[in-house]
Amino acid sequence: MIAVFRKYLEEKGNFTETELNTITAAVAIKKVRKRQYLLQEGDVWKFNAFVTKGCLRTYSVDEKGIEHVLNFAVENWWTGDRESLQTGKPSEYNIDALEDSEVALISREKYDQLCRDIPAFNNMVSAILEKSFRVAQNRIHTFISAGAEEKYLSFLEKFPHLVMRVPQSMIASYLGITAETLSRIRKQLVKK
Amino acid sequence: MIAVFRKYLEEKGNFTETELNTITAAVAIKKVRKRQYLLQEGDVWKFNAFVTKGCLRTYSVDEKGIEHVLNFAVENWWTGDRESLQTGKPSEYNIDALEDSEVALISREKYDQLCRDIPAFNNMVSAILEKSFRVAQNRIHTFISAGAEEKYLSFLEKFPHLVMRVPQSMIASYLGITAETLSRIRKQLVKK
DNA sequence: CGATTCTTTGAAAACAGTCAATCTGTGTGG
DNA sequence: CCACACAGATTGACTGTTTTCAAAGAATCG
Repeated sequence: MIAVFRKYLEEKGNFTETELNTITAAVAIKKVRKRQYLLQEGDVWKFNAFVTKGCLRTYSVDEKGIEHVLNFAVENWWTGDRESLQTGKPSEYNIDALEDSEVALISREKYDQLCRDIPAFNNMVSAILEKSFRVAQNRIHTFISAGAEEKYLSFLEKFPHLVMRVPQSMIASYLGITAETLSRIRKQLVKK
Repeated sequence: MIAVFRKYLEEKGNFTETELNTITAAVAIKKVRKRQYLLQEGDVWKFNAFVTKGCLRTYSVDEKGIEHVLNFAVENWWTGDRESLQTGKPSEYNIDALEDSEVALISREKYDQLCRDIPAFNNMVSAILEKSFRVAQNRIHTFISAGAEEKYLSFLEKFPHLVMRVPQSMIASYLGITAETLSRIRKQLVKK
């Protein structure tokens, strides 16, 4: 499955054969079975994780025991907890697999080293971060401006492939609404 | 007011005197009077803007004419529209000044050049982006997990200086609630 | 199958939004 | 210095949306 990562690199950056080898040599492939944790609340996250197979979610659990899904990650997406990685503090999030999955892990040290040694890698990383930020801003914009139905429609547009793949209740959570509300919204939408 | 920017650079990165001069030479100071636009919807944004004085907001206007505040920016913060800057598409946002303000503008070209020529600048930029992303993620987390009151309290904690500085109605908008609701929440809070 | 997980539905309650009116403080021009 | 205008904040009554809780119905997997 490292091939998936290699292909991603070839598409995203301009790497020489040697560089590609250096980068892929820096990753450790890890299998994460369905329901298994990649990260648990309280642990310190020390990697960058690239998903080569499957689907994972990042979520927190509040005082009432309710789960709040912050992110999904499928093939060719990055995941992890940047907050914990950067600050060295225990994570407030859990990451677990919604399907049998596989991730490519790069330790912080190797990642930094790659950034220093391979300019193209550094550029790629910046571009990814930039994109991630813009995606986050757009998501915030829908939170401040859109109602529940509109948020769902926007989710459908942006992530049609996720709709069939993750439980509705988690999509609801991702949108900041309850599973019941989402169910009702879908019912309304069918009528049209 | 360029001194503010220079001081920021000295604190954030490890620059030589020459580098500092190169960077500060690349910026154009622009005054923006209260109520004046720095960016208008439909225009393409072509800069990175660092606020040296005053306070600005980024907002959109929906079909009903309601304004939605995406961001505030005061001294030592960056602002602009990364989406428009990156894609070259017309911006969906307006940025205007809430007070008489001053910003340091760096064009995309000069910015890229600085990134290429001065590694320390590139590093600083990455760090800022990284931080911005984390802030955005945290904001998303409060949107999916917190009610109106909790969101306001969290705003108070994170931006106590902004509370006295920007109209309540805009804070409400930033939190994704109406001005009336915020007013009632504040009334409730006083009782405690 | 049988067990588990996920979704749907209903009714009541909590929450937030809307609209219109009033109040408050600030600044301006006469 | 006052009166007035204006923007922002507050309040009340009402409407609408979303949550909550509980139960029943699919769907999925071993």
